[in-house]
Amino acid sequence: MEETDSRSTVEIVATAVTEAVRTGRLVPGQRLTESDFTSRLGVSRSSLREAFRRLTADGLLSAEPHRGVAVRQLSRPEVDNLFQVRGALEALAVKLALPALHRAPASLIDIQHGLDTAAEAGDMNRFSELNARFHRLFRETANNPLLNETLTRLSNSLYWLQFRILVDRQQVFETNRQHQRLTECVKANDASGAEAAMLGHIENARTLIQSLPDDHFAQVSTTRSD
Amino acid sequence: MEETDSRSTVEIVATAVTEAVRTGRLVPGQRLTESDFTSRLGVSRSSLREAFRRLTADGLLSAEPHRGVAVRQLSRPEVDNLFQVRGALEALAVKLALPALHRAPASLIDIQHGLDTAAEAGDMNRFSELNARFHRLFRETANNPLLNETLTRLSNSLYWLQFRILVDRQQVFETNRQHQRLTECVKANDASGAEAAMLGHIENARTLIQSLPDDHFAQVSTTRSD
DNA sequence: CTTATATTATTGTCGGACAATTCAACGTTC
DNA sequence: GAACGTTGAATTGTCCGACAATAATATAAG
Repeated sequence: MEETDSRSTVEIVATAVTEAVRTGRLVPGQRLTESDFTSRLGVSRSSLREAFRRLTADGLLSAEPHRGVAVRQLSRPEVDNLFQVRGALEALAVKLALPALHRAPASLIDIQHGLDTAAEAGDMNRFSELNARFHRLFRETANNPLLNETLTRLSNSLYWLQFRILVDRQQVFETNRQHQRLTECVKANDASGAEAAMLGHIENARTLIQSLPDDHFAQVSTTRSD
Repeated sequence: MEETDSRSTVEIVATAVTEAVRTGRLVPGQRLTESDFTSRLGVSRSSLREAFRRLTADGLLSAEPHRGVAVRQLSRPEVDNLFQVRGALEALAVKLALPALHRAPASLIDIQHGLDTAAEAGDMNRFSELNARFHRLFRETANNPLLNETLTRLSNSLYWLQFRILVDRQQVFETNRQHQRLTECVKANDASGAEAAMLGHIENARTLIQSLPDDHFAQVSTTRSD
């Protein structure tokens, strides 16, 4: 099973667990016992624990002393907090990326076209993927590794509900309309308009997620205070 | 030397290293070899490595594969990136904290008064401490643990130059004037004004730091791309 | 003096061991 | 029978020692 020895053991474990979470084999809130994973993946506890620690730092897992790690699942207020931060940072990304994107809007227009097509066709998977690329384009073009990294971590914290949103076709159209507005602002080099459009877009997603029933969120909000 | 056994070994190591960095015993860019610290602190490599990993996640240390960890020192562009992110988040903190601070401005006014006094007296240490409390007040009142945590991490990444700024008395007055403007906006419940004041304040600090000579920054900008 | 090789130092990974803590089953007492 | 404290197993926290993999340094050859 292991043919790629180029990566370190920790990386291998990390990607394996990430994939397991991504595909839903590990459900949100599920506890991950060390002995279980060391035997299944054939790695030592040292490597496993470091992988867990990294994934915890990345926001994919959550850890509690003497109780191990679990697949991260945010409570309702935690999701709210995350979207507040994400909104501010995505708006910043738009501001920073705008000059470059205005000069060379090819990739953006490309993605926008794909989004329109996917929305028309009702291809949710493709739309979801292009939606991610849409946001990634801004935060990568912003040319700020720290910003990119921080936003990526926030996205990771939301993997567990990636499946549950955008299920409504009506919502896909609304979401895409916001994308279009943002794209137009970029073409017109309208900085404040673009920022506002992105903020509104994030705010819309926040409202959408908050409208989900309780059982999608973590119960005992383990608001880990530092 | 250590009489507090209540904390875990990792915590003890983490605070010890943090203190060493804080007091300047460990200089920016200095490499921290494991064997050195295990023998000096009398802990195992396991605990030490986990402490290092935590401090790295907190932004105090930087790590490279097969090369261990070092006291974090940012390059000039990295500092710039950090201040862009910090500006957006501190502005968000102001926005979120404003209602509560407007209702109960006692603590803010208290700190502001202390800042004025310290600035007059030219007490740099006290001013610096109160300055930190000023910012902390906003991000703690914002009632968003994630935001608070993120901003704390950013601050940690800048410990290494905590000494080198605000050495100029002129600058202290200018900085304090910005604090006063922000405090006034809070009293007047002027949200956008307060946000702008904070952004300007951060921007000012950014410019101030960027004016420092090259040897205060990391040379080979290890822009750690993930 | 430059390049290539060998040595050394340091980190990465492993396995086992025991202590500390949590959680659940059990029995006692009222 | 229910509330309570106790015992025990399961799990994590920490330690030790060892070796492999890699990077840094020193040495030798051209």
